[in-house]
Amino acid sequence: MPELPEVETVRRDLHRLLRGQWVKNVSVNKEKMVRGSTSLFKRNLRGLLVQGVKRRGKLLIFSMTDDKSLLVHMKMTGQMIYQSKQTLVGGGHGQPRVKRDELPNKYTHVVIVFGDGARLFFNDMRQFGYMRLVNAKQLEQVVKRFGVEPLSKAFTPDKLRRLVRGRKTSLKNVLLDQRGVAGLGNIYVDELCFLAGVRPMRRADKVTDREIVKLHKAAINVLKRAIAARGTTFNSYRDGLGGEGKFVRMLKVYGRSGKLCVRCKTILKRVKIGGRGTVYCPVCQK
DNA sequence: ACGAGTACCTGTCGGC
DNA sequence: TGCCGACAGGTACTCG
Ligand SMILES: [Zn+2]
Repeated sequence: MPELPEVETVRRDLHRLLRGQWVKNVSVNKEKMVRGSTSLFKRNLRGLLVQGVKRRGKLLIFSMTDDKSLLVHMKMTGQMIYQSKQTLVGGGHGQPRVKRDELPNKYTHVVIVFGDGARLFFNDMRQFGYMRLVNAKQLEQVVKRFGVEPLSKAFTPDKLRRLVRGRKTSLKNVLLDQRGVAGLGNIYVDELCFLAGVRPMRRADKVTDREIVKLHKAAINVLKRAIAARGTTFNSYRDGLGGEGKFVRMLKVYGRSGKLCVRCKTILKRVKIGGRGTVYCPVCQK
């Protein structure tokens, strides 16, 4: 589910809402969603203050006091949803006008309660995600495995050129590899390949310098616009307040196989690359 | 070292 | 209706 724009949207929401809050209580309904000992996790997290919320690639990082960090990966269907103590959107006279989604629900695996009574729900239908509490040294070990942040100055056409050099796998596989560029996923790789006019199944080391420049520009462009739209809600993605992202309206190829190309009206094709569904325009992309 | 394939879960959708 | 297979935003592992 969440790729860089979605995780960044959640990060911004939660940073604003949780900075300065302290953890009053932690409940874990499904132990496998917490890496390591659940009892240690609860005991060590309780009492810490949230100093800020950061992100590396698709990994959410809550910077806590005591040199600890709470790592959260939402994988495909994870959600991190905040609710203040007074949560009902009221009609003003008892009954809430809008029936909001009830939390916790059957996919809520961890609930963190803060000092002011606000709650943070970690939901994950497919249970691929995880939470992990680490110290400074462990954080460094985790973070150093990620490649360049695509919205940082370090991400240049030259950097991308070096990443495809000598790679016999597909361009798509290189772009999805988090050790190279951190944060791209299936949606935005398909989208940026369309914007750049390059087929994602092309052998990475056969992509030309001109195309590299276009891919680099398209990556930055699509990620920035997706963040501005608060991400893509295709199915389960929700922002830090349970709201939906609006970028699905802007998608040119992802989820549109069999439909007409927005640029040339050709029928979009679907193939599999590295086990991932992939959509492209056979005319606009070379 | 690299690249390909599979496992981890639960749900939805389309075909018969 | 029901059953069955394919598919879903991501990694982490194994094998050759
Ligand atoms: Zn086209």
